[in-house]
Amino acid sequence: MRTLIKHLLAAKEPRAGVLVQGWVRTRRDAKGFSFVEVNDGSCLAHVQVVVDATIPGAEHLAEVTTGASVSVVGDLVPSPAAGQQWELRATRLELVGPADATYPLQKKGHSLEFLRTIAHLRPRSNLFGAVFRTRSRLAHAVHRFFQERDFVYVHTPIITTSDCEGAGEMFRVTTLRGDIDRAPERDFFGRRAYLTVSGQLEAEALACALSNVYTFGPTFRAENSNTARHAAEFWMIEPEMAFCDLAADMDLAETFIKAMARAMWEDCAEDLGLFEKFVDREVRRRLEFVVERPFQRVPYAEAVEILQRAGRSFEFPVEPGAHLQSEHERYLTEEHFRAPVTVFNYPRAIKPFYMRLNEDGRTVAAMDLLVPGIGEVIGGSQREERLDQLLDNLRFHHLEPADYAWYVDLRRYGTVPHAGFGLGFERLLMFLTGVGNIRDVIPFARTPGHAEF
RNA sequence: UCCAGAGUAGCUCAAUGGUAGAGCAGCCGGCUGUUAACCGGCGGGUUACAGGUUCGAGUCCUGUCUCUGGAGCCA
Repeated sequence: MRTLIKHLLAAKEPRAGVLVQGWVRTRRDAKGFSFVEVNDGSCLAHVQVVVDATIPGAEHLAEVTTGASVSVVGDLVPSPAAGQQWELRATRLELVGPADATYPLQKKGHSLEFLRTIAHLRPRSNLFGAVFRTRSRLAHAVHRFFQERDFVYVHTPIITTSDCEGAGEMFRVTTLRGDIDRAPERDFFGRRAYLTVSGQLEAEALACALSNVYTFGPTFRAENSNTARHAAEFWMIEPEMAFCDLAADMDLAETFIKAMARAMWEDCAEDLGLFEKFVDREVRRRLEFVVERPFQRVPYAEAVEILQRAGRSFEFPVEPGAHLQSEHERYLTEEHFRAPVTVFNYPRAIKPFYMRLNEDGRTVAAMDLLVPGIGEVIGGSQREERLDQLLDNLRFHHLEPADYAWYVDLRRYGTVPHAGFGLGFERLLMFLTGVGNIRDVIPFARTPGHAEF
């Protein structure tokens, strides 16, 4: 039976007759035998396989090159040389699949740009193996966080017919041919359909029945955004809580970020070492910062005053009532507070219709959680639960109430105060690993002009 | 979409307007319980594409394409 290398290297004592299967990273030949480094993706480390030229299968050693797949039976023994605790003394070698000289991954380092052009092979590099293992473990940590707190994992639709969620350009889904706008009633769903840009509205419906829920699934934006932080297809995490106000929402967001930083620390220790060494020397310090520093909270109006008093010129001037620019957000968290900051109570006009109007009639119960190095990682709000006020909000934003009939219904029948937030899983990964480009935390990224894999 | 920068060997990069080079990878040989092994040799190019200036263009100009960084939109 196959033993994964992560388990093999954690062995406390020698083991005879183990089976290792994986991909060759490099081979070094010596007189009468060879060293073959094998990696199976179970961990960052390779196992050094010592292949004597006389064992069965050794006649194929010339083809055991970087990239080839092999199956090795051997004995795990202490390594007599420095560099590794254990090595596998092979008794039988099988070349499963050769990789000829055209195999594009070399032993030396490659640029991230080049690796993106071979997205199907880059998981075999140290960096991308580490990124995708981390992605898996953090996805698990997300579920663990909410499940431990009795949140119900809900699956909101990927295909939606509501084209007015206000979260960005949408991808059209259709089975029509030719002019798809001529007779949308003849389309598959009897109307225009799109890929979802957010599961929030549906999550609110489920929260108003199951109390605390969360979504964690794919989301799509057809924006022509060409930046290191945007993808057309990404995964979003959206908790929604009934009988909950903005303060409790902010509490949860801060607890969540701290928990994710701790999960990175505890569950991804080996890969974190690689990120720290080759990707971002500050990444470990940033995790400490998030886990240990108390989070700050500041109302939007006060944040604007802080920025105006900052005594420095921003590329974009600070305008009361306008969106905070990324440089403003980063100043607040990195320089002024030197801590993660939650900004709340934003002007009504710059936030969506579903956010709850505050008593002042000018601001809404919205919050953004800002962290150093990234800026906003979480955006959330208390939702408008008052029927009349929600209808007023729709009018205020020039939206048609009829388009939101079922959503408005939630306020008509047993409405409750409720709140939630959303965050992009990939942005979280970028923050926790230090990887600077969203295209490098997604195995096969979709960005404008790119879906070739 | 806007602004800036960059496209040279399979990869990473050099090359005052004057004969396109190195390291790595590959191939051949050597050495060695090796550690992104090491040593010697060999092959490897329509300098992104199209036009222009010039005696002469990888280098200067124009256009196109692609990529990267920043911005906007946002998560």
